[in-house]
Amino acid sequence: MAVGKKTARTQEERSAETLARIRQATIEVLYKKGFSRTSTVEIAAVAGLSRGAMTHHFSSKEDILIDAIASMLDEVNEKLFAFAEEFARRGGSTDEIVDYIWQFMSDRLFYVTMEYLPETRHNADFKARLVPVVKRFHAGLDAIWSALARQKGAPEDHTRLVMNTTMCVVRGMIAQTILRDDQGYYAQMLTFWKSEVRRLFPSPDKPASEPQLNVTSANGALS
Amino acid sequence: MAVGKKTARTQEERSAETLARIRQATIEVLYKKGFSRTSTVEIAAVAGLSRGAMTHHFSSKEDILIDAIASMLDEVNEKLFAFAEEFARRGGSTDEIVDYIWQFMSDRLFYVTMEYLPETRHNADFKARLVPVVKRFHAGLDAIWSALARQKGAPEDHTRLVMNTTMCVVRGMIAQTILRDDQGYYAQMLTFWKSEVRRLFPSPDKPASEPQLNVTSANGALS
DNA sequence: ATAAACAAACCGACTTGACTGTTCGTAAAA
DNA sequence: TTTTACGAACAGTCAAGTCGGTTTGTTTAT
Repeated sequence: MAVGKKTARTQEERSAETLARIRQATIEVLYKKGFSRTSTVEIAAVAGLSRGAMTHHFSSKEDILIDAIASMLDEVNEKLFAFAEEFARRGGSTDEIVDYIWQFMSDRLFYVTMEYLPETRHNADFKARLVPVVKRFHAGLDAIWSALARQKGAPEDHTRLVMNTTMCVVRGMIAQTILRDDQGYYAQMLTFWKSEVRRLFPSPDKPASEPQLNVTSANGALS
Repeated sequence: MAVGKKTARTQEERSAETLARIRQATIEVLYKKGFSRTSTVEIAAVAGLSRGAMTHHFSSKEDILIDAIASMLDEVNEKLFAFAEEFARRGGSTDEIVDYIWQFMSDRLFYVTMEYLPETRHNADFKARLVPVVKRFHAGLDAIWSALARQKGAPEDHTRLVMNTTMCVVRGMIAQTILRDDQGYYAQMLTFWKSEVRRLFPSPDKPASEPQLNVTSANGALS
């Protein structure tokens, strides 16, 4: 029976691996099948274990979802912190930030968010357990905004305002992608928004009082 | 000529009234209970009739939803057209438009949208039947954008871009209201955005300090 | 060191409840 | 009467939670 079996894992390892598989499977099912179609049966199938095993680790479906979502957001959070740090050290452009936001939001995050977001409107317990998680996520975002503010020498509150608006623009765009399939539409809007952000964060060496400079740099900007 | 109340209605009247009640109840349940909690049992209860009666008018739950959503969007559409016309005649401000968008989007529309939007990602038939409805809705929006463009003497494509971005900002903000309860946050963002739009539509008599960007030519090569 | 005792991880079946679609039957209008 | 609007009960499905049992890893006594 020990043929091809994995080397003996410790209970803790076994548990951690299984939990990770469940979390990953949950997000995957949530993304691919949607909230109402996310069943514990399917999560178990994707995770490659029995439903009974899941009940050992989680006492309810809601527990599984909360855990998976928290895990997902924390994971993104770590990447955000890493990006912020590297961005500040390197001295990146605002265009880059907008692109980065669009990228990680489009890559599942906001689609998954749109799956569980409505649930929080109708499930007070679910919402209460999610709010602290989301607050941690916002803290991660603020880290980037602060890094940007320091680098550009812009006031923090102004930076936060502009960047939070950027987040909203991206959220709205991604929501629209579901029923409006028009690549050019989003590309154009993203370009427009990047030029707006650029203008709102004028480079110290290149004052933005000259609008032509902005337009020119918009065309020739690195991307 | 049945002018009376419940007495002596014609079949067509009876049917139309019932359909209207079902539509209204569907949107209400969708808004208050959420997509996954929207059952035909509850819709029937709210509409004040039996489930069997609904099956006479609709052959499936999906039919009910599609019909109700289409009805809701068409209703908003009519109001949008009316607003656009009155706005053009009167000569309103861009601030007013932003406020109006925020208002009708916050007032149920986008919350309801967020309920059924994920479903369209996982139900091809549902999506196919919804796309034309949404396109009509977009046409209604374009009517306002055109009215604004004419009034401000701005290019139509530029106007559409800015206003569609406005829609995205508002969508993103409303999505965020679900998990972030911070009235000041949204008020500030809305104020900021209004100032942005104001700047992007300089009054002809009082030119803005910065000419508008030629955004449409800046993104011609995008995918 | 090894085997028994224990605990954790895992599995499969059962129970309950809710929901959709269907199939009748009844009342109102044409 | 015929058609249309409406109602009540039924049947099939499916998902969540529960529970007894099995396997795997850990501890302890000898």
